[in-house]
Amino acid sequence: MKHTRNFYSRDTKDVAKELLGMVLVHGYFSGYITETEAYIGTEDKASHASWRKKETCFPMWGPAGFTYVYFTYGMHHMLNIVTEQPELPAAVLIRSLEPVTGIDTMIKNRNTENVQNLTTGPGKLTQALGIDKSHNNIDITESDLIYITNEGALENFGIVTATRIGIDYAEEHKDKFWRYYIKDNPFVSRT
DNA sequence: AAAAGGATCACCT
DNA sequence: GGTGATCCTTTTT
Repeated sequence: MKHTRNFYSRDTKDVAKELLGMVLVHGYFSGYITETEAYIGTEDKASHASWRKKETCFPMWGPAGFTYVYFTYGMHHMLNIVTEQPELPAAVLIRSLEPVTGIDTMIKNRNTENVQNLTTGPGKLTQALGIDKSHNNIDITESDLIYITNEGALENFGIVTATRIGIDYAEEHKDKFWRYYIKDNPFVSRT
């Protein structure tokens, strides 16, 4: 079943870890979540909430269980799930998936037949699943278009804790071990 | 090693 | 209203 808002309204690192192995669904696309990162509060200089204007990253300041999709590097969308209470802006970045359904269309969207190259990176998976800014601020506890479920989820896997990627500017927060991925799963962006 | 390319922001005029 | 710098990346050299 889909997670309730209570599931997402908790400590971001716990949510990030527990989302591993869960099934992300978008239309007829679905995949196991294999890699996540936590972004927590205005003190975390890697988080948009610390340096972007509130109205630009407003979903992070709202209730948990909503998407926050943004665009960067002139070509990539990133998919985040908002966590914690509204007063605390925080989110989990979905970094990698293991494709389950809709693989034929993912191959078209990504223009590669290498299944291990379809969704193993935050920009790759949004391209493969056709996620863009129109998917910003959607309530995934209510939506039937995009949601996360534990039905058919992976079980009995190890979790590796690591530092986050691509945030060298984040000063004292750049070495936080806030990235999580499934041990021995080949569908992760980096090990 | 670096280009690709759009959105955003701080700062200027 | 314009400029320059930056970015939670990917791809190709």
